[in-house]
Amino acid sequence: MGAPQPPGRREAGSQPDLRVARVLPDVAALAARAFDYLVPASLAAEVRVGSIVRVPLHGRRVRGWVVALPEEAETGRRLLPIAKVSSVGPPADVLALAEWAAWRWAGPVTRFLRTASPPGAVRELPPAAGPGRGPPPRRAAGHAVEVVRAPPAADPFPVVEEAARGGDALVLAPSLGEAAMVAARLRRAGVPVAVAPREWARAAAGGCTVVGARAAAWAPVPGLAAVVVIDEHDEVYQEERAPTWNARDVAVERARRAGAPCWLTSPCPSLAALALAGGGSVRAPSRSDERAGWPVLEVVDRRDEAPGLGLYSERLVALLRAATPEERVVCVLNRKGRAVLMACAACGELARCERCDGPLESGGELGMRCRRCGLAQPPVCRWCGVGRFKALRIGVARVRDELELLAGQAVAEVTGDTPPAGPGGGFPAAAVLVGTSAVLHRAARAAVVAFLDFDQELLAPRFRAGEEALALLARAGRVAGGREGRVLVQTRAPGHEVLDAARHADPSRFTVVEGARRAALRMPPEVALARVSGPGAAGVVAQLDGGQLDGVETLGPAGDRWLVRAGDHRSLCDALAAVKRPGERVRVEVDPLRA
DNA sequence: CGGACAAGCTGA
DNA sequence: CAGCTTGTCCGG
Repeated sequence: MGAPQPPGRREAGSQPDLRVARVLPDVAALAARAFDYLVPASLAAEVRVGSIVRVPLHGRRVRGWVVALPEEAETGRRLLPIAKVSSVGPPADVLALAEWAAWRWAGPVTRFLRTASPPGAVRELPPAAGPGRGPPPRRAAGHAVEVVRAPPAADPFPVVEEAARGGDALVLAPSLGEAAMVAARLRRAGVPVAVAPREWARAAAGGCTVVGARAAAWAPVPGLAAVVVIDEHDEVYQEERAPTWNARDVAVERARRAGAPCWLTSPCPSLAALALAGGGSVRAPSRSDERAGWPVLEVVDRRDEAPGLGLYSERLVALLRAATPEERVVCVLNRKGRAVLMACAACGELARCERCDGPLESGGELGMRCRRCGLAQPPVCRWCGVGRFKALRIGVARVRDELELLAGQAVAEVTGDTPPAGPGGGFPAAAVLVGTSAVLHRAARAAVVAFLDFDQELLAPRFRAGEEALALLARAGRVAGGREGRVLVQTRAPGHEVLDAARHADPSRFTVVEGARRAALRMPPEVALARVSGPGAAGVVAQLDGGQLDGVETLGPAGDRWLVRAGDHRSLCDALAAVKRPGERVRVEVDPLRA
């Protein structure tokens, strides 16, 4: 090509308003490659960094984000014009945060930009909701993150109010329902509020505190003055699919970048949160306040129980018999593994293998698979030909029958399909309920929460089992209403530090022991972990092993999964970012909850 | 991702 | 050899 004259270059005197925009198309296969476009003069006023645009790309129109407004184009080729500005998009600080998250969780930046974008097109922003008080003076470095420990029955709202008093805050709650309640209370207190993602435009306009669930970590908050994450230990803050970003970690980084204080509230602070707060910065309640907010813990040592009693100790039976609709008993039993048996939804016949007659489970290439011989087969009943099956929860169903006999009154099973207790109705009225730990999210209140087999939680083969077990006890404590209620735990490990912590209403009794154990085992938060799996995983691991990276080691494989371990996230994420992704699929989970 | 284009396959 | 499928390449 002769005499290259990049059309993107701005020359003195020639169309000074014809600018260049660098656009990141929302096309996964492009692996976050940005392209330069011309900004037509008619769109110049609307195009900003973050704007959501439609651009021609290879013969079609695709959505994308303006990620920069460079002085001149990167290439000498002829630039195409932006076709349309579809919507106001994430502000520049959120864009930068998305780039950081793409590094931190080894994922495509477009995934984060999608979460950060308004749910529908926003043509222009409404007027600001309030004066926009702007960020307060920065706090001393190193004290930006504070863990606020408050027992299960305590109300975290005062922390939210304290944060919102200092300026426009970002408040995250585990669910949209809880976020809506916090928002309503803030409004009653006279604080302008936007609920994300519904009121994205209102949030972007500024002058209000923004409240939402996980995705609200990406909401626009101009003049961010404080960040609060309620119940930071809750696993719902972490995205299950890769990239496995965690809203708590995003919120902490956001606060750091804004120079704003960040409060992480929890009855049982995660080791990750304690590490983020730098070890020392924990605001703990007085001993008596904390004690008042945890339930009375009763531990039944199953080793002392008469053999043959199974899951039903004398103490449990006594509580069951005393249960009334006002003084409910909620029994929790987490079954091992997944659905036990499948039965035809039409004729009720058990689904059995066409080769060996073994029981079928859902999964496999054709939809169902033999649990005994592994043969894949279609989900069609061999007896009546109907293709619909239901899972028989043999475990809980049988336990329900037996509890009913022992209690001498009706026992209702609560599953994920049971509507939550509340004005909607449909929640069982029985004095005794039984279900998996989902029952703790559905039942509003109970006098007693009984864990029939807590060893499944305490001794689960996962490095975070202890944290999860303590979180369950805290959850139970909330359902039981703190000191008003009691939590019964049947276990063969009554001396476990999780039970010790709950008994003394002092979660540090657990975190101190657990932290030392993690350090000894070289597990998070002492180190940073990632799990790599999928057909291309071996190639990725080979590159990491061959790269002579300081302090990065790979462990495995276990099945088709490897672990990558490094001293901290900087070396882990730098190493992962340097890997060339092979053609085959690779799943990278940074900070896996289960490893 | 999805359009463009080339190479490969098929049948009259 | 037209007309179709399948595979590979690449985007401003």
